[in-house]
Amino acid sequence: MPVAPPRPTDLPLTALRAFEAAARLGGFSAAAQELGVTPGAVTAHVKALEARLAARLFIRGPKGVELTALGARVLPEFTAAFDALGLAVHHLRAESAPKIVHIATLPALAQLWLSPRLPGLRAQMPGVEISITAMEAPPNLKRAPYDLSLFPGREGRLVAEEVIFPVCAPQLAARLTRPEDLADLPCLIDSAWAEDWQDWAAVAMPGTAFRPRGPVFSLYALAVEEAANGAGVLMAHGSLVAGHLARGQLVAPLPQRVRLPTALRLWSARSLKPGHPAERVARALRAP
Amino acid sequence: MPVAPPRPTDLPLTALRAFEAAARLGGFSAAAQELGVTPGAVTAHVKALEARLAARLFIRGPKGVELTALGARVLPEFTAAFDALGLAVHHLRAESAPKIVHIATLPALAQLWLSPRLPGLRAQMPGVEISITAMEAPPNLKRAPYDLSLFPGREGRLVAEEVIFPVCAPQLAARLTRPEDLADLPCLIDSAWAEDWQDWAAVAMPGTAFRPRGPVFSLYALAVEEAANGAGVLMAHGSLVAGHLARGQLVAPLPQRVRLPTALRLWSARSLKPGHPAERVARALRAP
DNA sequence: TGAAGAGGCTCAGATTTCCTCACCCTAGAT
DNA sequence: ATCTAGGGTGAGGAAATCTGAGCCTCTTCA
Repeated sequence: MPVAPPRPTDLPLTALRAFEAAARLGGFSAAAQELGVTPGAVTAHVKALEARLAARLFIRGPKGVELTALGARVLPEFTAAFDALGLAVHHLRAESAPKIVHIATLPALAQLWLSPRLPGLRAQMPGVEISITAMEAPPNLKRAPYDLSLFPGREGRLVAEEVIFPVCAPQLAARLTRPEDLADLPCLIDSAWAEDWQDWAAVAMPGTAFRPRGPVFSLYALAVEEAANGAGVLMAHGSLVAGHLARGQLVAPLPQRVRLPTALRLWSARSLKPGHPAERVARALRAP
Repeated sequence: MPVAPPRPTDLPLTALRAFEAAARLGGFSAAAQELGVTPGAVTAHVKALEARLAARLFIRGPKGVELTALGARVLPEFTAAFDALGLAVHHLRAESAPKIVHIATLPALAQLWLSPRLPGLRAQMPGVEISITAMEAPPNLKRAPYDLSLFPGREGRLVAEEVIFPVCAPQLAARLTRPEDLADLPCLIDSAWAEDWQDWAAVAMPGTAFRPRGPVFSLYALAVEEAANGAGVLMAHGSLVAGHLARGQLVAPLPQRVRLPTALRLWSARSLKPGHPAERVARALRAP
């Protein structure tokens, strides 16, 4: 006659993780995004946790949530614990498959920057598999299973400056000799980098109220293709159109180039051991 | 067009916990017990983990499992991480309900030792709720949600010595004047403490090959009741029959008493802050 | 030598947990 | 006033998780 409740159910790990993410990121939506679930799921987890503890962890406000004193007191401990767990998982992965390097990056960078460099990388380090995952925002490297993260930003090891300038198909170049000509040409806009046009115009056409008009793309690589097809002028990131420029598919008729405050940067969660495949990949990417 | 796999499923926390428990305890069955699930569930978790990592974590042997080099390398990190998590949960519980003290103990101790002391405890600290959970084996206090653990053992703060001696109903006492008389009387046996008879006989009847005969009980409290009913002789733990002896429901006809190497001991996971309810309960139990 | 037991594996089926979807609500911004 | 951002709800379904019974292997012990 064993004396044991059917399941001596401790606090559910998933709910704790949801709480930690929500508390650390300051919102349920942000947590949902990090965890890859819908906000409703986070709401439910936190609610379940609070119900079980019979105590509030967040104060619900109309413009978001805020930690209660209780929540704030315990958050650091949970963050540290989940960080340790994430690190342990990282090490487990690294030890069990030391020959695979996982890289997280933007879709545009994956296609236009990383992809052309892959053959060289593969040749340089045979036996090492390079896996690339595209995502819209940099992952939390302490949690998500990536070795390297390549994104525009201000932190991390510099890989390439971000220099932007207008490009178009060669047959369109004749119609684009001065910045003012842009008003008469369709401007291809990438939805994620919509501000590029303003950033460039602010420097290249100071004093002018320039508003680009043209089709919007959610995939930068698609915009590049359309530009090469002659659909209009694209605000190009230098490092992403180098191939098209070299092959003559695109040309840059205007001399004005603008350096963005962010640059293409690479970073990794843990300090990479020299000689480790991930470290070798990082080094190779930094010095192309 | 968000670029995200349906669920960027990281390693499942539950499976990691199963691995950690199995590795730390040296077996799937032991892990299953600690986690409160069947061994099959642990098997499945570990298998899933290994499949996903494409690496073995355990070497399966006929008499159990053994960690692989990989498993052994990562175990300490996981243990530390889950310990930290368990501690964080402990603190969360303590902060959110500081007035509840959870005690884990044996069923027999709960009924026969703790229960009589509860009214006094409650009177001594009004407003503090004392919750008692009975279980067969001491819980892992770093993981399970208990503040105090009361079990026979060699570690922890001494609460009471374990002294054993035969007892019976008063009407049976006349037939029990010498240890040898035990051969002619039914000996009530508690399945969990079956060795008590041997331990006592080894000291009280040296040289004799004594084997108790009689009904076996899985619940010590039941055996005590049966002894009081005159069903036979029970090998009593002194601190558990004090009440029955005082009320005359049981008597101890033989003078031989044996002190067990284990004693009733109390311990807690974290260092208790003076003034904290759990600490006050612990102090009260130690000095009755 | 052979029975019993410990420890683990497997598979089907059941249960619980977890998540999504669609919708509502609120307050501040446009 | 409408829009947007952030959160809450409840139904329904998908997926993770657990159980249970039976099998296997090796060891122990009688």
